[in-house]
Amino acid sequence: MIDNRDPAPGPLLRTPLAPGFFERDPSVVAPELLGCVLASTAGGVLTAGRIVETEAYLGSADAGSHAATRGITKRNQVMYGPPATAYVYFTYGNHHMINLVCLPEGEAGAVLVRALEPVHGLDAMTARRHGRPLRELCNGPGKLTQALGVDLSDNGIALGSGRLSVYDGERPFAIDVAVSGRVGLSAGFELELRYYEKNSSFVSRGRTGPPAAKRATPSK
DNA sequence: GCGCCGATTGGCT
DNA sequence: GCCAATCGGCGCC
Repeated sequence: MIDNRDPAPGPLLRTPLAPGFFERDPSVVAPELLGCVLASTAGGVLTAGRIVETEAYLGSADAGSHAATRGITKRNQVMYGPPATAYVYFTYGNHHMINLVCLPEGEAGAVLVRALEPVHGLDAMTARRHGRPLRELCNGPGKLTQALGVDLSDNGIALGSGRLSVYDGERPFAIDVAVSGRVGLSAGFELELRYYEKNSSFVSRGRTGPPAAKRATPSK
């Protein structure tokens, strides 16, 4: 097995993805992003990881998307903007999620990056993640943004600007791609738009399918 | 203006 | 496996 955790930026950070890569449907882009490398220079430190799990979020036809019914709002406007842009939002009072905007400007769509295999800047990631073990540095959407130092100040940042970049992956090496429902949704969970590297131990743990049944709430 | 709830996580049973 | 934490966005009065 290849050790991707180079002490210095190596071949994995060689070729940035062309903007045209993102100018397509999120359901096409999401599986192709597996094996590519997401890199951040937050805080002047280079941190990067191989993408091992993604989810596609579509436009108004997708009940699980932030672009489902509301139209353009202050939060989701970046989803409607130019492709190859980071859409970062804050949720659950604690966590940031990073999406990569797809489709031409004016059409809403994005790919949520859900998990990375750390490949560079492990010390910085470990410090930001309070000493957690390697496997738990980036195995979830809120964890990887913390490890990469990504927050709301990255919302709307163009990929390749120096702050955030996505590099071509290990192709021609084949990646075993698995598909499932998306994690954590209360609507749109029936769509199979989650893609992950089947053998990777760095994918998130997370609930797919309908929300767990709620106990009856005492009325009064 | 008010209240509910989330594209989650981490700690505890 | 279950559940609290935590706060901005969004729906609705």
